[in-house]
Amino acid sequence: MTRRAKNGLSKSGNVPCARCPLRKKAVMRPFTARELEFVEWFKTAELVADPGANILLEGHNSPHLFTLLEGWAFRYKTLPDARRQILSFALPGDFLGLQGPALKEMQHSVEALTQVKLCVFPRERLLHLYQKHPELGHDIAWLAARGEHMVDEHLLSVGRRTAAERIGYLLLHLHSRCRVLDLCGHRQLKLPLTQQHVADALGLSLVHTNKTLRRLVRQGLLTWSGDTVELRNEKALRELAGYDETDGAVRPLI
Amino acid sequence: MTRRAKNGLSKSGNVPCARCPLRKKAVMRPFTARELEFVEWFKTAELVADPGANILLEGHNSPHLFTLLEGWAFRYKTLPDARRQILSFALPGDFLGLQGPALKEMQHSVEALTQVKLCVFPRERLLHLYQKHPELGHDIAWLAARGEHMVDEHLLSVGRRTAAERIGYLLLHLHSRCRVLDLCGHRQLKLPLTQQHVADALGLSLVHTNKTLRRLVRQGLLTWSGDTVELRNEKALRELAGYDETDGAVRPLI
DNA sequence: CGGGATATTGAGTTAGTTCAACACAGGTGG
DNA sequence: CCACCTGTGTTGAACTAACTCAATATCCCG
Repeated sequence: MTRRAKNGLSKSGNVPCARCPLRKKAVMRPFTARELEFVEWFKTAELVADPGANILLEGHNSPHLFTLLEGWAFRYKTLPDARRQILSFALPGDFLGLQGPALKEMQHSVEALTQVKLCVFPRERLLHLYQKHPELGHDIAWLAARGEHMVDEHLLSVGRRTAAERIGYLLLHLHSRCRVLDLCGHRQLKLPLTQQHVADALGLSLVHTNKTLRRLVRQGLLTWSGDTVELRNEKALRELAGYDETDGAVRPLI
Repeated sequence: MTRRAKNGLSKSGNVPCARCPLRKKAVMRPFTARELEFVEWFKTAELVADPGANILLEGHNSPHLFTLLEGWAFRYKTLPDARRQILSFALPGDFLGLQGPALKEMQHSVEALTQVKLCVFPRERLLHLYQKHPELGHDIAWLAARGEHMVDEHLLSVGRRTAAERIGYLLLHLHSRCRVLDLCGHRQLKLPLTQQHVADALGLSLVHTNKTLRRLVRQGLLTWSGDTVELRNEKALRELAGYDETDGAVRPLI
């Protein structure tokens, strides 16, 4: 039933939206039966991608929108000489590809960090969504606004925080988002990131990221072994990063 | 008819949307008569703010959404110790305050750079908009996606471009946006910005911004006297900045 | 004329960079 | 089973882009 292609993408049978594992999460807005039925129709496929696979590619034109159902991904842009900036991380419940319709082609790429499962929505049914389900239209605007808010906060980090503050902020941010999705413990967090990803997200070099990280560990603020991070002194981290706690919240669209 | 309060904000009589000066611009999507009538109702007031006035304030709760009708403004965030990051500049046609509904309170502030005229929309009529005018709902999502795209591009600058590249990019970006609005000449541009604004937008110090700017002038790429910038070698600037030209486009909502 | 905001420039410091070497793990093929 | 490779992490050393501090110039405004 499931094919796997060399590009790391494959299609598999649909999970019915009524039994969508994401909808059970406390953070999600409840759907009416009518909305549920619509979304069932709106979703035309499911896509599974391996780590490293490109879900969307800058400069290309995708006829699809996605909701990330399982796994981690990240949005990024590159400069002509291959400098890379990670714009944001996508977690379950995040909507991908919305910027596409605005401008003719995608203005950023999206790559899977883990194996990833996505709900696929054809872009041309979007107008139908707006027409028949205004509340869902509102949800889309909500998701877009939330996306911009996360990038805003990230830009504040990269523009005005020091390396240590940036790392602190990023970890608190990801921890908070995972928490509301029940994807991690109280102080523990499994991150499918290399230090290169962290560096590219924070606008730092790999070496300096490593050294700063080691320093934070030496100071007892956190541990990071393998793919597991433990926030050993969350209070101090918050203070360091000037962290406000407004992340986390998710809403539809599944 | 027009009152001016000490906070720099004042209300004045409405300009009818049918005669909205912005709607004439080539970049705007045409409205149907029915949409026009709705927007007339959606818009409940007009607001004039002086340079330096706060249109929206981080941590506060505004019951209003705005469209910038005339003038310049900027969105920004600050850290507890007053470091400031400018997130984006708002030009006529830009929508402000959308992030508000998503999270309880505003996550960033907006300040007027010049005297500014705004259309005021009550937030609670937004649902009505989605319900009765799906196309306008789509426009709002479009504007939100465009907003995120601009911040994405800005984040790439601050994270991965050098100081000179950042300045080049910012000027090309603003020039391009002003061009489509007929607010500047082919190579000339009136910027109501101090170098402090530029520094805060680009994540640089004031001194370094000045020195880099001087260097670009010395190299003949541009001039900047008073509030007027001239791009003397646009090609070289584009090359320097790795500039792609995807800005500019505006759409409603007026 | 004086005061506040802005711009400019020099001098010294530092946070972050690049280069380079090495350690370690997992995976593959002989 | 070992030899080897590739991706990742760690650390030291040298360098530099960008920073802070400080002084001066300029302009506008009351």
